[in-house]
Amino acid sequence: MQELKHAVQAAAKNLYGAEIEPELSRPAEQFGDYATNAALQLAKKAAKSPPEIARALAEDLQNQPGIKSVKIAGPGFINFRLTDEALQNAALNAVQLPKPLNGQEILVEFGDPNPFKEMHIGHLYSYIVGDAISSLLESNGAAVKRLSYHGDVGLHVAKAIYGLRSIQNQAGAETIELENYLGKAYSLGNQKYEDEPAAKREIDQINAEIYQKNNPEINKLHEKGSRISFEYFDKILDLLSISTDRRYLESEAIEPGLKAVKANIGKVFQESQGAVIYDGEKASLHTRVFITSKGLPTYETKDLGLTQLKDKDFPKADRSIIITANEQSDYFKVMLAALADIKPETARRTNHLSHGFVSLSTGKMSSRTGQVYPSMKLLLDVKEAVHKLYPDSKVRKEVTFGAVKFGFLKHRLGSDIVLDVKESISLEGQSGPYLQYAYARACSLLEKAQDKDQAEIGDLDESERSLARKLSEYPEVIDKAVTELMPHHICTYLYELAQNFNSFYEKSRIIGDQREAARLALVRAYKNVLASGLDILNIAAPEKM
RNA sequence: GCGCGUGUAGCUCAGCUGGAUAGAGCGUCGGCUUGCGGAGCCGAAGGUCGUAGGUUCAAAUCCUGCCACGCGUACCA
Repeated sequence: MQELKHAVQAAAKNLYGAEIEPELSRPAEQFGDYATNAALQLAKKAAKSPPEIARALAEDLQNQPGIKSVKIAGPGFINFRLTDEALQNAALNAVQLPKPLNGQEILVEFGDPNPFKEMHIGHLYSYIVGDAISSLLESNGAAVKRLSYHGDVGLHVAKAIYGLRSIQNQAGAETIELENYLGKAYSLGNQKYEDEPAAKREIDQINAEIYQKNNPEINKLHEKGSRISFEYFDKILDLLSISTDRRYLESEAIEPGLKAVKANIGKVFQESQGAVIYDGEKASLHTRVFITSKGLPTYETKDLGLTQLKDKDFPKADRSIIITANEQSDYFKVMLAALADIKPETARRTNHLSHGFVSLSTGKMSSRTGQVYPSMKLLLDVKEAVHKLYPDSKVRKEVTFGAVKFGFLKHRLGSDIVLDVKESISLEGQSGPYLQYAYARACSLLEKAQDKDQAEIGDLDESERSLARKLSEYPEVIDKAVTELMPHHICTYLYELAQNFNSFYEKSRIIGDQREAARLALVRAYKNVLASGLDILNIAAPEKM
């Protein structure tokens, strides 16, 4: 539809000598297929009334190819109606997405659960969103590397190891299943750290030993705990069909991070009260500690080190996107400001993108006190609900993960989401299973239909036209989602599309009707668009349910 | 205190680079058997878009004040 936009632009220049950037929008269906507010924009410059300008523009634009009618409405909108043929063409080719990101390599970091701690639904959200954004970029031609980063060192690990040791001693067994105890061990260690000075000293000692790797007992617990944590994460990711290309550990980011910070003391960083800090005040940011007064690197330094590792592994990357919860937004501004002083070109291509908190309608969760909703528990809960409703279904797995993923992805990125486990991850209405069901119906229709020669398509009736119009919007929606890095646009669109299709399906007989060929062509296009959209969201599209 | 974010129907949310009567889902109420899958479709009720101002031909959308909530604010991540 670039042609139409340019035509409007040209007409404005012709008639009024004005350079404008006209908006070409999708108005409510009753008004037409496209609309522009160019006349309203021009009113001031041309010193004429909007309707007058609109009339002049409309006359000029009447003979554009593919345009059936141009009408003026309201305060001066110009509404375009496409010919059925043009609309049909757009609908039938909607899945052919342009590839503006061809040749680009993009790094996307997301997920980032820490070993020794529970992987809760906040991590699940991050994984699902990050994966969707990755495949969204891939749909536009980019070569995406999915990355994750995990805190395998630091105080939280020391707390967990302390807790593990106490639990093991209590049980007097070496065969404890760590997977079940890691979360408990962490909250036990955390509580002792707060309450008992002796325990605090011991945990601090463990923390130092983790860095120095000089205590065989600690090393062993650390190695075992890490391994079990990652096996557990893998189990969850496997269920979600999400994979990562490279998993970075905090311990490997220490050295490059410290090196970068130490080399820039006095230039980028200052010493203050025994610590090395970045003075963010000058850029109206927070001041943050990079190396503690005990000489240990903080998260800041390690994250700086991580950027160096990514640079080394992917020297040709065009963009690097880091996705985290929005509690880290201010922190990332400081980290990226420091990076900009050290390696401006890396900072320039790096963006931080944040999503909101996942909270439960039943109350707040906190990993410190052990009040978390584990990812695995959510998956099992939804699985159980699906099982109960559809005990005979052969695609319960697809429905379960479709429900979970869509449940998260339909929200606009950025604000907090409240999860009512009973309702939010729903199986009807605005949900993943609704789309899957609509898809299965289309598949079943196409299976029953005989292959026919491509007959005359002819004029579209009302519901055919409505479906065709919706289908034709697909590339525009993907483009918007990519530009804004907002996968929820796809969810909104696919839902509206499926709704439109279901309505068409109720109204129109397809097989055996005079218009069978034309309708089947639309059903086929619909099936392809739905499959494409669900694929971007990494939601399975079973042909039978 | 300061900074960032959020506030739209009973609940969960779209809409926010200003535009035509504010949209969905859930829940509530009422319909749809013979025609391709009822996990569906059609309809009804339900809104001072937190609040008070401002800018504009036009504000849920932009600006300012206030209120409420969330997050951040030097050695956690």
